[in-house]
Amino acid sequence: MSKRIYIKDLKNFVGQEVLINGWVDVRRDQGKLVFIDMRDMTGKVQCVVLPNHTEAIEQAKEVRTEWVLSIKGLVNKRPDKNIKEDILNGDIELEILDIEVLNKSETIPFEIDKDTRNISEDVRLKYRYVDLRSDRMQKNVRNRHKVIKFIRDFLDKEDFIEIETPLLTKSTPEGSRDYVVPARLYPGNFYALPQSPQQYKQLLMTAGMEKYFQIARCMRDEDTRGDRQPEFTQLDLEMSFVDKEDVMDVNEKLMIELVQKIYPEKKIQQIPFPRMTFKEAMEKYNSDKPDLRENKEDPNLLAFCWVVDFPFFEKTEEGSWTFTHNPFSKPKDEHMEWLLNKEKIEDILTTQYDLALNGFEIGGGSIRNHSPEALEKVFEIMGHKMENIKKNFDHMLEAFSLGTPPHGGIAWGLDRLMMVLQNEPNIREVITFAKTGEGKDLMMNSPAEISKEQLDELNISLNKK
RNA sequence: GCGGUCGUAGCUCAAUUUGGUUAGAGCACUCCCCUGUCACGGGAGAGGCUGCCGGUUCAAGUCCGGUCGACCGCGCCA
Repeated sequence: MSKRIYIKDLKNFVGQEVLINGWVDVRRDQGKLVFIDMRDMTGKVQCVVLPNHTEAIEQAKEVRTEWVLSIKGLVNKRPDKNIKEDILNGDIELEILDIEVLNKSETIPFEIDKDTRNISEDVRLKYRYVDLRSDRMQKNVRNRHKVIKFIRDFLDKEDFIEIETPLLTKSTPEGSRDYVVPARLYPGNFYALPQSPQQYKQLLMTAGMEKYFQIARCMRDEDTRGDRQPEFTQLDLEMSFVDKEDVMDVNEKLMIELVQKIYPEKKIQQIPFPRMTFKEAMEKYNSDKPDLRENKEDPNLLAFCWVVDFPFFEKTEEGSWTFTHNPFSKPKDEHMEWLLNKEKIEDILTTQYDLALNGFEIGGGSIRNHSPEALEKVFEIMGHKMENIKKNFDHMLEAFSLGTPPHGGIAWGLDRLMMVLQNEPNIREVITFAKTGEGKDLMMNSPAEISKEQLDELNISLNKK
């Protein structure tokens, strides 16, 4: 097989015989003349069989939409009257000499040349591999790669290193509901999948890594929304020896450069990003993630906004205290005294900073509470008895007593960011294999029952429904 | 867990206010015609358990109850 040429590069091969591989996008059979629009990951091109190639005509009449072909052909300049200015390869076409069918395709379950967002989503999710062939979904996936690549390169230059943290970890009582995994070797015991790498990344600061990041998958067993999935991706980062301004600065710079580099058509409404307190945001916009866009119809307008000075604690329905954002956050310096004395609890503000974009919360972080005494107070206020603190957070308190530097960080919701950048109405459009609102994968048919043998091996017996 | 919207051909939809002949259309699909199309065009054809179960009625896609599923939102989501 000779070397395959990408469709986007065909313009460099005018007058030459080449080989292209791809899918049949559209076929137009005109009897003596057959046109086949071919598509690969780089673009599309019109291929034509001329009447004098009798064998190729027969082959071309056989092929159908979405068949996978390898075509040998001659790259020709189009006659002037047939030039299409506005499309890729509108000035050339491939004269087909020979077609090899690499794979046939049954009629696809829905057409991908129109906006597939108009197709029932359960059908799209069942045949996701077909849906992903559409131009729009290809762009969403490929731009997501570009964004992640940019983030990795940017943070690498800023001396961050990417570190993986465990997926099989431990359930903690606070926070979201955990997905759990039975531990075969320890009947009755379970791992939990991480809701975020929060504790690990803080312990990496104890470990002297100083600047960490991770494109981290997180799992939360809660009901979904248009901007929430059971598993999602965070850009998680943490830095040592920093204050709030340091973390916000590097993230703001990253976000601005990312938009300018990868989305040059987009305009950031205000630089530096405006900041407001939680109190202001609630009073003026009745939201802790205000949409500050001056023109909400403009698809290329990005209005970032930092929200700061959140209350540390709030009352639960039962009347006890719980944290609003993150139990590991440090209170503002001037409120540390209140925390240590457990007084004026409702007035304690945290170092928490959230980043809002066009009305979505796309990031949140804080300076952490690296003093074991102060962290103990947080748990005491929330009513954890000393034994429970010891049991669940002993490793954190111990680490903080063994030389943990002051540190802070942030986590971005990467899916939400991509949703906004790609002008998509929900998060599923930027997640390749998304789940339904009921947490099902319609393509894989998960979740699913497991065999009696598997259950036995895990020492699990099921209650009757 | 709760509320709302929806479910008719492979896909997108129609079948009206008020239950009434054989459930229609566009796209896709199959076959035929077509030498410059590019969402080609023209002709013919096939394709339906109206999500599922039950009820009301002489008669149900249509009304009622239940159920399943998708989406949106609330609760929930450090």
